[in-house]
Amino acid sequence: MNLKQLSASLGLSQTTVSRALNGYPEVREETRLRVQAAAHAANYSPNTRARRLATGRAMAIGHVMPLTGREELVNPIFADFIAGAGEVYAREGYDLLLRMVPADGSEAAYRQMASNASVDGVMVQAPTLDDGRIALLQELGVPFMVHGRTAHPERYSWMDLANIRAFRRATDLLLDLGHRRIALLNGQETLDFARRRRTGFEEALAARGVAANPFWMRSEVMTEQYGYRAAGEMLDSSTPPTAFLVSSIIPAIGVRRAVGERGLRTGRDVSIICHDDVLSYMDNEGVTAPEGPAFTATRSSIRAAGRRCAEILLTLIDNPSHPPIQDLWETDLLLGRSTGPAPL
Amino acid sequence: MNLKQLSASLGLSQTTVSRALNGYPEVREETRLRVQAAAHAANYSPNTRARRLATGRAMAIGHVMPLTGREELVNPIFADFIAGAGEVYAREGYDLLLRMVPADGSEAAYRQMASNASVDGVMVQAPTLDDGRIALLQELGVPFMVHGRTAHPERYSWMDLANIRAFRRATDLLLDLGHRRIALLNGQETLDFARRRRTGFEEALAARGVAANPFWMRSEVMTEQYGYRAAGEMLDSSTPPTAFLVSSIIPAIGVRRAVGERGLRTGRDVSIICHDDVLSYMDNEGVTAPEGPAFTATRSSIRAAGRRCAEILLTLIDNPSHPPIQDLWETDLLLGRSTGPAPL
DNA sequence: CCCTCTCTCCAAAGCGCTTTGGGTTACGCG
DNA sequence: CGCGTAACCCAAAGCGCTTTGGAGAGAGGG
Repeated sequence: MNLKQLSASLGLSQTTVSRALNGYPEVREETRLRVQAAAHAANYSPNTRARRLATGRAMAIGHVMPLTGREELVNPIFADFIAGAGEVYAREGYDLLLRMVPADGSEAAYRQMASNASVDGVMVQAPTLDDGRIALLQELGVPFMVHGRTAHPERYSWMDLANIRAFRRATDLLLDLGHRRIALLNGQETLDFARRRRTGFEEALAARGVAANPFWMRSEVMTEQYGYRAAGEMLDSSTPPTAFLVSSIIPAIGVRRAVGERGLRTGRDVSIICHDDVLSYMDNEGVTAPEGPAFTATRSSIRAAGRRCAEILLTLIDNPSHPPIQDLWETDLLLGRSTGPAPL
Repeated sequence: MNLKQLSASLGLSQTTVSRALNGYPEVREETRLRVQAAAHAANYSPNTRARRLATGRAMAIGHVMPLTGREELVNPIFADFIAGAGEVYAREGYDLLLRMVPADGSEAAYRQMASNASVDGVMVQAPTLDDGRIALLQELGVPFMVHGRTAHPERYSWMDLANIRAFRRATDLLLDLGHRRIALLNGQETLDFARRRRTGFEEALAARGVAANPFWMRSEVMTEQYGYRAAGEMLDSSTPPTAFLVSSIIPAIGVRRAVGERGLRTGRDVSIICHDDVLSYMDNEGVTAPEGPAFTATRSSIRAAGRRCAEILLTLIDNPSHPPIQDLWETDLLLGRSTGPAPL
């Protein structure tokens, strides 16, 4: 059933039927009801392809999911981010177009999405310090929203965590507990957020006159294994760290495993603070319980970030001349059972 | 730049330019090269919206991501599955349309995708025993592919693991190691795959005359917390299990945590076998290492499954009268460090 | 030399919707 | 009674592509 048939069956023009269904005022209320009833009865729903061509709007947002590293891993953090964004898109009638690309192919993907007009806007995630995608998208004139920032975050819209403050505060907490040998298991420091977290970490150490030890600082893709291996090596060294600051709950799980296998107790022998993105299946258990969460953590829901980013992007699409929207979120610092005073 | 402008600039008709670019034989090779060069120079790429309307093909596949449970969790397993499928779609020029829906809204989502012709086919994941989506899609006449099966998997295309055999074999291994008190931490048994796994588990026990204890059998959304809590409760009971069979590596991590917190050693005091979907950031570390993987596991890459499902779906789309394609995969049983002889 | 193919290319008709630019009717008002 | 103005509705023109049904020009065959 298409518009033509529907309008013929009603004895009305396509114009009128279209207007009736799309809520335009030029049609009598009585007619509108009649049309709606008929449309419903015939199970009519407009062909999106035709509608998109006619309106010039794709009613779709492009997301690009990079496959990271040699093994082309999929970051589970993206799943929750996308879920948050997807909720907003669904509510507003937009589709989410997802494209998987190898780490080096993302610019091409954005270029293509933009040039063949298959989306109304795109989401940029995990920018590097000097991310080429931003200049590209500005040049192409596509509305876009960045989750995270670059080193020069002036002329575009973004939403980011206050990463420096978050990690500075977390480091301060460890220092307050008496820890001096603190390891940083960071994400890839080509990414801006990781760089900022490191800055926060180093600032806090410097403020107390504690030297940062390069052996205790790592920067890798944030897998469980990474946490396990890195922590294992450090714990087996002659001067093991007494505390770990970890950039995600996933490698933190690996750290906990390494600690446990050595017969040490997390929160007593070794302290761990991680960043908690509030991942769906990796809940930092016991957040509301009296005993507190498993991990002491800087906390901010990646899903909420997805929602917020989507909302901003849709605002920009509706209003292309809107000035950049920039939103900086503070993180919570949650005290859990993974931290304690430094052992003597 | 659109077709009209491009063909005007070349002094050719739109027909010829279109044909030249799409590889039709009715155009002289010399002309084709000239057209391609001009298209490239002008950075022309056809408007997908127009192309889709003209061809009647959406060049897109619909995926529906259900948000499970009260908290609308996002299953990270979907991320890897989608990544696998997305690789294939990208290669074949298809877009991936992703829609997030609350657990009860998925039928509506499929109906809508199909009726407004915004996709050429849809992927169905995690079917229940008697999943209504299948009848719906058959009625709507949309090509679809099911990852998993229902209780009556005759008339449609699917790809699934041999779940009964996998869990039967895993249970046999535990029995061979002398375990008699074996717990099953299963996924939600409204889902077909979970039901089959339970069947495999029960069959193996029955074959050895071991009674299944309902207290040791759970069925829930497969979070880390679930594994932690369930294992904790069981371990604290008067007759704790000596082994756990767990439906995913994520709750298995929770089980390991519960074991560790009680001062017990995984693989010595308590054995764990889990199903390993080979999740990106949750690699069952050490698969190729001499010491073996961390978890003994039934193993099958969910990402490879995504690829396979996508390939089958595209085959069905290209050839609508193709008979159902059904593919059953065996799992590997990987011996790791999480299993050992039952303690006396 | 004429006829028939084959090669190339083109004009125009969709695809199914939205939207522009009227047209008609009914009504209120002077 | 005539005219202006809402209120409704319609025909037709796109949107930018693909595809159908030729048409013109050479080439080859008799």
